[in-house]
Amino acid sequence: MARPAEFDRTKTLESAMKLFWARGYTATSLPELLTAMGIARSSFYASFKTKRALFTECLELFGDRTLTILNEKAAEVPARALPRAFLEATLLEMSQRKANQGCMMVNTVLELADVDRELNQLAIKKLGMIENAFAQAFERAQREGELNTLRSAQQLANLVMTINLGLRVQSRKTQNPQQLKAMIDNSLSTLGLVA
Amino acid sequence: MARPAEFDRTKTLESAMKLFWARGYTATSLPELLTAMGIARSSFYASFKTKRALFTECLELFGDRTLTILNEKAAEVPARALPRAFLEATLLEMSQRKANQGCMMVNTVLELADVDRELNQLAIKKLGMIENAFAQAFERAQREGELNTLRSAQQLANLVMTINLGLRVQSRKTQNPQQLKAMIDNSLSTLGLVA
DNA sequence: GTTTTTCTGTACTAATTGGTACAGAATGAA
DNA sequence: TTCATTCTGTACCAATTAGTACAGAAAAAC
Repeated sequence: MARPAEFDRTKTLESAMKLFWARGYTATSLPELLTAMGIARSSFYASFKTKRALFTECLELFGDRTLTILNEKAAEVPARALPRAFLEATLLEMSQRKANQGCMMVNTVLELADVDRELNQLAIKKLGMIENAFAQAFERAQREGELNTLRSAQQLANLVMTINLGLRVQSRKTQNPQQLKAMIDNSLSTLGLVA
Repeated sequence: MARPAEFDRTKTLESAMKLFWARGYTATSLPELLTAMGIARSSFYASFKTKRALFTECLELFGDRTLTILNEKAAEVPARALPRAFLEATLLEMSQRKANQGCMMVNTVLELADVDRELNQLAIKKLGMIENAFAQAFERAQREGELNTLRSAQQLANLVMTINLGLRVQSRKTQNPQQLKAMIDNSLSTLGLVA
């Protein structure tokens, strides 16, 4: 009968994600969200239950998107080149503004660790999925003899994650893309010695 | 004439720092602070101007204390052993509760980067002082021939910081101490190849 | 044009936010 | 005891918080 046209839910979710990503959960107010999403208060509560529920949706979206990038790169390059491919894709091949926002999961872990256990656990789970994807890529490469076995695939993946996490923090305090590039090279050349 | 006895300002500041460290700036409310500090509202505003001013004091305190630990270790051990000494002192030789709170400067950078530029800059400055202390130790060791010069002292210090920052995030993702110890070893053995 | 649904906009709520004002108790030196 | 001072406790403020209620405009299928 009438008006099935909901507003573009995906697009508004995307806008919300960008804002949460930049400002975190607590510091983002509802009026700010509504302005960014371009919808009315009532529509918001009709479509996204609560602010907290919206945040989990955004976190899921961000995590899945990150994982997609990683999987795409894993299909394109050999495992030994995966860390660099991933870091450059997410830290350099992006608007500087986005790169400076770091990783939403990392931001969330540090903001909510002692504030909201459930949201924190979700962020940790998503980070775990990234680490697992690295581990799987390394494991296969080791089985196929394309990667040395000085370290287990799991250890290697954990090491890559530590560097990755460190660079996310660096990216949040450094405005300069060249410096960031230098830091990536600096870390990866070290990693190259064991991988 | 009368009652010079102020409450122990240092002790209340310490309590406030612990709370901010665990829960961040925005999520810590004034009533929470007052309870933790054990003082009345009026005393609070008389002694510490505003919540924001208190936070900067806490951040300064935390930064200075961290720098002190680093300098003490730098006087005790050779430069090549400094990263391990620092990481173990701040991540392992502590109550697990404290270790899980990560580093207050790092937490602040991620929480306030796009929220409060001034507080963010203070945290960045304090992190810079840590990095400088590492760089100075490495520089002297290189001059005295106790450290190879494959990388500049500055590069080395930056690399140590990236790993340090990464481990702070790891420590905030509820980990048992053994896992954390393994991660430290994992990162440092890699670093050992270039330092 | 009628009907059915989705949206907007405004007006609320109750609770909480950081910050101020002030009366009076506690304190200790003169 | 007197008196200056530092506390505590309570009452307040205006602004903001997340969330609810509802009237009515917009839109599309019939």
